[in-house]
Amino acid sequence: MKQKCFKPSSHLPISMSEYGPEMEEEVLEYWEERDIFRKSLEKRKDGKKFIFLEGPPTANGMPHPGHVLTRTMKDVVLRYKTMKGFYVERKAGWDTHGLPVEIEVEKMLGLKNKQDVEKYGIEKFNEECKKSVFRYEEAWKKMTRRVGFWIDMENPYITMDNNYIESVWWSLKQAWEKGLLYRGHRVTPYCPRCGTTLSSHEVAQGYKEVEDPSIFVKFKIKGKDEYLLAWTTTPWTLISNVALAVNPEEDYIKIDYNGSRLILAEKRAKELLKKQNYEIIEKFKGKEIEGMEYEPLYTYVKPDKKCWYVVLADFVTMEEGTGIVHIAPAFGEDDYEVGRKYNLPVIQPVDLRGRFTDEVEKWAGMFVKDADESIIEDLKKRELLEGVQKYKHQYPFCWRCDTPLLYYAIESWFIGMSKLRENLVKNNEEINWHPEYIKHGRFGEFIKEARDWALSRKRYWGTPLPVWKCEKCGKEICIGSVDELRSMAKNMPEKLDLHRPYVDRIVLKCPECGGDMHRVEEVIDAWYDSGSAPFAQWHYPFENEEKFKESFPADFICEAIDQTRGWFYSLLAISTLLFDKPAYRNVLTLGLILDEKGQKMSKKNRNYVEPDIIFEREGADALRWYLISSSPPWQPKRVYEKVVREAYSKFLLTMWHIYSFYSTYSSLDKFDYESKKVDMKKRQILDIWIISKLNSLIREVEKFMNNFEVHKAARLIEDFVIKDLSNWYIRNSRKRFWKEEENEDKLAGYSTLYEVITTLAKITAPFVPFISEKIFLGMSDECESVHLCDFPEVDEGAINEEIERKMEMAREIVEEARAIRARNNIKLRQPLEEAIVVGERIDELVDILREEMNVKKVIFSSDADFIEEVRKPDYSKLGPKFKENAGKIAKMIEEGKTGKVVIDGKEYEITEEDYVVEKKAKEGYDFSTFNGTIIALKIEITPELKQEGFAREIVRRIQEMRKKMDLEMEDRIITKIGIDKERLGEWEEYVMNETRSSKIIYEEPSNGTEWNIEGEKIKIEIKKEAQ
RNA sequence: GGGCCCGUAGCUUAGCCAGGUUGGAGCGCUCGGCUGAUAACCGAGAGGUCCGGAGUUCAAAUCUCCGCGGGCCCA
Repeated sequence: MKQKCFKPSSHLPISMSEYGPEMEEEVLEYWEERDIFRKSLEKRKDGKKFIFLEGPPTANGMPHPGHVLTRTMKDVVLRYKTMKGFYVERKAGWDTHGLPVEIEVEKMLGLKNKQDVEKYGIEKFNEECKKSVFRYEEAWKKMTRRVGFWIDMENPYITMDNNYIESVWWSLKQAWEKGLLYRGHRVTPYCPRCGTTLSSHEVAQGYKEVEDPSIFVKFKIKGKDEYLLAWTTTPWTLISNVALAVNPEEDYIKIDYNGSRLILAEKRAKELLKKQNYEIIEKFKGKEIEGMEYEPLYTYVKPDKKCWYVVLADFVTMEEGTGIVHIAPAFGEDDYEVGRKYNLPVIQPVDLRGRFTDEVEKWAGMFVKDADESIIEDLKKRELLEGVQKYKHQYPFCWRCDTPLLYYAIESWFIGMSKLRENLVKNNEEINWHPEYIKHGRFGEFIKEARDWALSRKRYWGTPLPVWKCEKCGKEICIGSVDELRSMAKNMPEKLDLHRPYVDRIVLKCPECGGDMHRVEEVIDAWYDSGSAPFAQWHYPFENEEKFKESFPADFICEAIDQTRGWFYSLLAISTLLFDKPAYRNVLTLGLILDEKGQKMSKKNRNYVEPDIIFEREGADALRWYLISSSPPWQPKRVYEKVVREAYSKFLLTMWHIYSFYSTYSSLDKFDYESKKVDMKKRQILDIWIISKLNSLIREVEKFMNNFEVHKAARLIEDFVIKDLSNWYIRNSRKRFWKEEENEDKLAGYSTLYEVITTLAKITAPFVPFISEKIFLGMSDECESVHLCDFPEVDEGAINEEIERKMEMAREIVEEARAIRARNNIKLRQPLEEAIVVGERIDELVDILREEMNVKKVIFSSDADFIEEVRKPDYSKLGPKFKENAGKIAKMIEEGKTGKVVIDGKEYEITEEDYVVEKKAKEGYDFSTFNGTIIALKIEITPELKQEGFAREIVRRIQEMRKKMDLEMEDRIITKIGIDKERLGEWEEYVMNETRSSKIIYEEPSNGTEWNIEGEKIKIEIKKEAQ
């Protein structure tokens, strides 16, 4: 049976090879066996609530690296908040409706269009959709578990559940009663071949550059021989023309050109009629000709309202055309809006296959785009054409069948969001956006100009729009609950499914005339489903009123940036509509995941990184750490194996080594923290320093986490682990732990390491939950899991900024000293006589300095007689003081001038603050400076020093041999060296101690290793001494 | 086509908001050193048109404008 390492305080020596991704599986099992996630919630039950709202994914596709990112980021924040004492409920959610699901199913069933779907049968089709949305549920659950995201997937909210739908219905009825749910026309991109409208992201896939005819058309002004000159790239829409739009604020002119009188924008005339002769007869603002009537081009369809006159519209630009835009409300969104404003008729002589209807005698049955040429011919014959050009532009095509899309007015249901613009803006002000710039940028701009929400879809798999219409009197009612439905139904089924086609079969009795009411055919936009999550997940208002009230608005949501106009918007829109409040207080938006080359990942491009492969080879912690620490959460991230591997070897392995170092030595010494703990007052400065750094770390991490700057928190942690703890504290403490006897200093070191590592494990727990758990449980039995612990509190009293600063200085001194050695070709192993530090005295660190620089003594001095001084201009002072003469003054300073100087007859004064003094070399010593401190080494090597250096070379070689022979640390050896005894001199005992040699024999070994020490060949042999 | 974000060494990035001497760091590379925790570490070196151009300023990676490239959202 495989041994688990979760026996608290087992103090088993840990070997290096033990750490790896497979260990994470053990941790997962441990969590599950002991139900740690549930316990972490239970423990905080009475704490202050931190409300999280999960953005529901759809499980009809495999999870990809982007989902790993959102799950990681959510988890970091939620684990952190939990450890800070908050009660953080985590209900999962599934988004189950919508066109993408239908398309998947259509593909699977080989259905090509709506006709096919209806032939196949809505009942069967929707059954397939229902199955499809959970096709990859297992894969999602597996990924979620593996990445370590703690969320309750046993009790998720599901947007297709009857209860969920009922809540959505309730909200729609609220809108209905406020008069904000209405029926209108909407111009949408429409594929005449597939017979369906397309959603915006489908349209976006199909833009192509094409060349269309663009024509200049003359519209005769009523009762005059004058013409309005308009421009269009879609001649076929001229059949449906009802108005001409001009920009109210721009200048228009009437000109004499080629014998006819034309009206067009002044700016456009200049552009279009460059180098041509024309005479300006009159000039006026656009708004002055509002209402001017003209003769229609075509009258196939008799309009039911007044039309064919000039209207005003701000969207008319001076960038192309004539500044006069032809308006056909049936075929353009802007056109439609203008039409509504002026109450213009909608002339729609095109059928759903994109062909002209019989009314349009001349082109009846012809596909509209194919009629363009013939219409142009017709206008030419009638002398109404002023010119034809080819025009290159982006035009959308159906991504499925490559047919050019038509913009088409279709009856649709809307929510009147444009009436709520001010409330949206007001509520947005109460949201903290991360990053901040989205609030007033991308998102703020969008809601400021919020359009009415086109809610309905003429589709099958979605929440049915709960509007019933009387076939007799035409009355429409909106149903807001199942009870209400039941009370009015003539044929309520026993088993209820609120989806199509079942709900369509329910007939209501008209409250006005008693006639039969049938449901309208539409379902609603799936974005409305997910935006209803705050209340619908609790089946509010039918149940859980308390639950809803205390969890609204949410404190925190977190999704990728592409949700700006998706979920982030639908949440705010619906909460504004219903409660006039934001649905969330903080939103963290995440950047997208890109591949190694910075390209968006897609299956099509085969640049897809399988999360499973990374989990297996590098592990979830490594992936999490990379995602968290590499860049701000909202920045796009490139993910590939190499960078994750780096996080693994650089950060995680270092953490593990720290743990294993402690574990190895403390278990050898049978150190027990509770009984052998050394009081702070008796510890040495290095211990006080690392404890201080640890507390500073806690303080800073908290600061960043509160602001959702997880990357900054992570980087600080990484710096602490690698730079402070591993590379400085442990490096400088090793010798303390080598001592065989138990002394206070050693125990102080163990005490410190114990405290630092257990605290560190708590700090890292939200970020890398697996390794943190493993380390924590290996050391402490304080909690059953590190995730049940409180996040460490800052001990302000332990923070000693002076010591931190001085240690920083010591480190810099040591680094400089090593650089000095390197350029003088003196090995670090070679002891030197003295180091002189000119600067602040740091006597308390003198032992560390001596050890790290390998010098006999360190002298602090104010007297730097081994250097000379040179002046360098301080440009930051010179600029403001001398302005344009700064350059000249700088040169003077370098030449050594001070005091009063004269430039161009004007007098200036150079003072001490205008330059900095730098130091230069002198004989016998070599030195370096940093921040005004000077560090010098005496580089002369005496014979005594030489001998000591030699002894250390020997020690080093013997140690390497011991290591190669896999000797235990406490094993003793007998050493044979091929040198004279005098070579080691008084250092013999030192060599014996360091290498645990019981004796040294000075004769040429028969076999053994030959070493090259400073060019000399020396043979050494060691043997393990018999016990 | 419009809006927003990003562009710093081969790679990952700090510095940019609040302009100031010679633009830092890690990985990788070369050389040297250290090592009985280490897959690590330390020193030196090579490697930068700070995306390009213009402007503001005594002074621009940093501020402004115009481009280019990438990404997202929208048409």
